[in-house]
Amino acid sequence: MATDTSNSIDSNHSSSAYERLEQDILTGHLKPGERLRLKELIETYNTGNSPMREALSRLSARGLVVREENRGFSVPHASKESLKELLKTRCWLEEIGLRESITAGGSEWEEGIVLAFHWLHQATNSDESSSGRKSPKWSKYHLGFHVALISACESSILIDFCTQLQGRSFRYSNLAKISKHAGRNELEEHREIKDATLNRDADLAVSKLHKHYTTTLEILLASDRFD
Amino acid sequence: MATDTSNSIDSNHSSSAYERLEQDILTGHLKPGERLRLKELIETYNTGNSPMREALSRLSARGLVVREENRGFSVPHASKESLKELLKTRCWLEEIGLRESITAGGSEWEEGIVLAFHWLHQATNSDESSSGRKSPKWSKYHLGFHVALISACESSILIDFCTQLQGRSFRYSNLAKISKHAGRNELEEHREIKDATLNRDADLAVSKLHKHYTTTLEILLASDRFD
DNA sequence: GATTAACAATATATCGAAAATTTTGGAGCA
DNA sequence: TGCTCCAAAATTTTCGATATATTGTTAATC
Repeated sequence: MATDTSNSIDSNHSSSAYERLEQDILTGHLKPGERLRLKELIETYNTGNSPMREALSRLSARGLVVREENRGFSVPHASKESLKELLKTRCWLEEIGLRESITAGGSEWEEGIVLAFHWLHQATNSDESSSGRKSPKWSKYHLGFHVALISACESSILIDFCTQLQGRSFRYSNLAKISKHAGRNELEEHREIKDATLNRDADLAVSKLHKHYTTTLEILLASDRFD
Repeated sequence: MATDTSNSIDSNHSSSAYERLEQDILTGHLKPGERLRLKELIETYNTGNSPMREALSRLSARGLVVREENRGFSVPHASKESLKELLKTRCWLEEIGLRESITAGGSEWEEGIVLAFHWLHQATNSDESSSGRKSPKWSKYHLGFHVALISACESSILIDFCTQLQGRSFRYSNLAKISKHAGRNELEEHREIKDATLNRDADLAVSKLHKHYTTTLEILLASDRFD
C-alpha cells in the first residue's frame, strides 16, 4: 500500500527519483553548485536512502550530477566556458548525425521530421497565445524535432550522445531564464533547417543548424547569468 | 581495519566495485548476455548490497551494463551489427577530435603524442619479447595514445565520449581473442597516424586513423565470435 | 494433453540503523 | 589575531533484514 504521490510510469523508486531529480536539475529548479544532501532529497522525493543514492549515481555517470568521493553530490557548475564547449560539441555531433541521415534516411525518416515539425509548430502557437514562456510541451517537441533530424544516422550511440547534450543545453536555457527573445523567430529557424534537410541539401541544412545554435549561444551568453 | 583485498586507489567500496566490474566486463572475463546476479557479485567483489548496486547503476548509465527494471542487470550483448556501429561512431568522433587538435594543438599536445607513442612503442616491444599477447600495460598505453591524439580538441565532452567508445571497442577485441594478427603491423599503423598528425596533415592523419579502425573491424568480424 | 491457478523458490528493490568519514566549532596557546 | 588540536555534529557510506517482484513447479481443470 505504498503511497505513490508521483504519476510516473516507472514502477520502482529509483527510476522515479532519477527522473524527477533529472527534471529539477534540467529545469534549473536546482541551482548550479548546489549541494544535494541525501537527507533532503529523501524528503523531497519521498523515497529511501538506497533508491536515492542509486538515482544520484546514475545521474553522475551521465554528467548531470557531480560526485565527490565521501563528500556527496552536487549540481554541476554552469559557466560561459562550458556552455561554449557544450554547444560547440553539439554542433559537431549533430552535423554528423544530420549529414548521415540526409544520405541514408528514407521516407520513414522524412515523415518523422514532418510530424516532429508539425508538433513543434502547434506547441509554438499555443505557447504564444497563452504565456510568452516556453512550456514543457514545447521543450518536449523541440527535443523531438532535433532528434528526428538525426534519427536516420544509423548510430544509436550518436543519438544517445546528442540527447545527453540536448539535455544539458536545455538546462542552460532554463538557467538563463529567457523564453522569448526579441527579433528571434525560432520557429522560422526550425523551418529552414527542416526544409533544407528534406531537400537533401546537406550543406545548407548544416549551415542553418549551426546558425541556430550560434544564435542560441549568443543569446545565452548575453543573459550574463553564468560565471 | 577493513580488509582491502584490492590495491585500488579509491577509498570506498562502490568505486572499487565499479572499477573491478568494469574491468571484468571490458576484458571479456564476463561474457556478453551473462546475468549479473547481485548475490554472486557481492561474493566476488567482497562488498555489500548497496555499493554493488551503485556500481551497477553507474555502469548501466554508461552503457557498460544492461539494466532491466525489476529483473536485474546483465552484460551487454555483442553483435557484429553493434560492433560496426561502434567503430563507425568512433571514426566520426575521433575524426573531429583529431582535426580540431591539429588545428588548435600546441607544443604541449605534440609532446603528449610523442611521449604516448614512445610508451606504446616500449610496450609493444616488451610484449613481443615475452608473450605474443597484448598485455594490460599495452592496452593502457594504446588508450593513452588515442586520447593524446585528440586531447587538444578543446572539448572534454568529446574526449569523454571517445574514451567510452574506446572501452567498448576494447571489449570486442578481448572477446574476439585475437592478440597478434598475421600481416598486421599495428605499431607501424600508429606511427603513421602519429607522423601525419605531427606534420599537421589532417586529411592524411584522418585517413590513416580510419584505415586503422577499418582494419580492426575486419579482423574482429573475421574472428566470427559474435552473432 | 494442454492450459492455467496457486504456491514455493529465487532474486531484486527498499528500508532503517550502524559504521565510517568529513565538517564544524571552540578551547588552548603562541 | 591567528593557529593547531580535539571533540561534537552533520553527512555520507555501508550493512543486515524486510518487502516486493519475478520465475519455476505442481496440481487442478477443461
